Amino acid sequence: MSNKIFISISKEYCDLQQIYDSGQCFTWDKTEEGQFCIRYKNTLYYVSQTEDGLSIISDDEDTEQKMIYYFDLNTNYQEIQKLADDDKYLKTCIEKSKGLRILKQDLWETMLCFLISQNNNIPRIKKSVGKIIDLFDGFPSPEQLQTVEQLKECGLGYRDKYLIAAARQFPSVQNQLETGSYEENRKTLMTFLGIGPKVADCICLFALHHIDAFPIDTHIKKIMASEYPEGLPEKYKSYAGILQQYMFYNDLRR
DNA sequence: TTCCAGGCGTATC
DNA sequence: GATACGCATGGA
Repeated sequence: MSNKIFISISKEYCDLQQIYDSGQCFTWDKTEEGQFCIRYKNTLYYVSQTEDGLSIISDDEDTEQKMIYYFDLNTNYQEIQKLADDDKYLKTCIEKSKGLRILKQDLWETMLCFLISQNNNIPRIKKSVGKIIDLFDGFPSPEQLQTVEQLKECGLGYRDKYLIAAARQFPSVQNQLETGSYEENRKTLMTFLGIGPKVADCICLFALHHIDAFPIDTHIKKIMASEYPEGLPEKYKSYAGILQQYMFYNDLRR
């Protein structure tokens, strides 16, 4: 661990604890000192937060650029939050989660995590992903994943076969996914065994950064029924993924 | 014991 | 296209 860098960003606009609790990343660990250990493309970044920035230690020589990208620090979330100024419900959500950001996570790693997420809960998803990382000393490459037997100890239940099938299919569509539009990528992802509309949208949002993707899970379904029975307002559509995350976080915290 | 979790595949109509 | 049902697992 050689490199130590500092990125200046107010905690108000990038809150690691909020992101940690937001259900978009399942591989962060938190140390007793409150430091976050972040795994991105199988490299570890130890991140400490102060009121005015992030101190990051890693052996990656390109830590600063990678973390600016990963945390999407060139996007102005305050501007997007203003969209909700006349929306009492969403405004209340945002007040409690201003520091959330949509991470730009690794595509393959994110696919594995969200294949596991279906009909599952966040602590159990984290546990299963952690077991995979222990077993393979990091996320396995598609080539390393061959049989369901390899995953038996990871507590995946019936989802183990989805990961194996994905490992076989992924290399043939990786390029296409990294350059495609939201609509194209959503369709492509849904050809994978175990990926339906919701998981496809999570991958589109949390890895491919299609911020108009709007994953509808049990929480969001409930929120839509009670807060937006007429559907999501049109002005939200281009940023639906980000706004969805404020609602989801707020519902989780209750 | 039953219910639930960042749902999806399959069968059936 | 819509709806009903089963599904591994573990915590509440």
